[in-house]
Amino acid sequence: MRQIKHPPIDQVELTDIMYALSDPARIEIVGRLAQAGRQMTCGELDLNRPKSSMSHHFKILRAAGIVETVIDGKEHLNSLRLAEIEEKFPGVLNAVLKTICLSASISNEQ
Amino acid sequence: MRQIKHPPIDQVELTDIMYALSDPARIEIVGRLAQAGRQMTCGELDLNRPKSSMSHHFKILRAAGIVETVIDGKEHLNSLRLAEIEEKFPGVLNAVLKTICLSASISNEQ
DNA sequence: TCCATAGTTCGAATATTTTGGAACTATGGA
DNA sequence: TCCATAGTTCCAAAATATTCGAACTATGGA
Repeated sequence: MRQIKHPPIDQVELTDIMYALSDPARIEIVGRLAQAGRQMTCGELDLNRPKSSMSHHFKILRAAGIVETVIDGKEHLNSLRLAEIEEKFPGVLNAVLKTICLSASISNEQ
Repeated sequence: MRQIKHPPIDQVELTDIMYALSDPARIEIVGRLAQAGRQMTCGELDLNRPKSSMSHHFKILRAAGIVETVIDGKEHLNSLRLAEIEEKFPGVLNAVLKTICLSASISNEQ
């Protein structure tokens, strides 16, 4: 496993995104990433659940095109695919982020 | 059964909304209501599925605070709770509606 | 009053998700 | 080379969701 695969944004469906964001654990991961505004490891984003459960949630966030993970040594660095999602589904993720963390600093606000 | 009960908007969670919109059938119902811009009966919103299946989807949309249903004679008139959702989760539903039906005419656009 | 219409509720079958332990992979450091 | 760390994958159990037929409720019209 060299790098983790992510779906091209154009094959992500809106329902995938809605589904990924319908779970409190996943919403929290996304909120924390947005608030941090930087890459974070899975460890930093830990929610007191077993690693296999966390891994499952990251997998769904990746499949929904929301989170991008790059391998760096023995850590996995996660970030939000903000720009791509904004282009394909304008306003959707931004509005969600505003709701879950008012302090989220997203570049392209209206 | 006199009138159908709906949750007050302040006890609707964002995850409820995301969940409700993670199903293609439900997204379609919402999109059609938005596009029509008027109340529609369940019959009009039929998606070629058994009535009990449709009823299930309407129930979830109501529980998520997205759809409001009032009984009128033997019909149930459905509409979107646009203003309430916009107030509680600004931009979220509007952005989704823009994605699923570009022609949706929502009042408070940015 | 009887019937058709419009939907809901119930219940069971099926399908999908979630959870978490255990085993695995990859990396970096001692 | 050996070990600890960071995650993933695999698997099975438990929980949730979906589907849809059948029975039910309410209304309005004949």
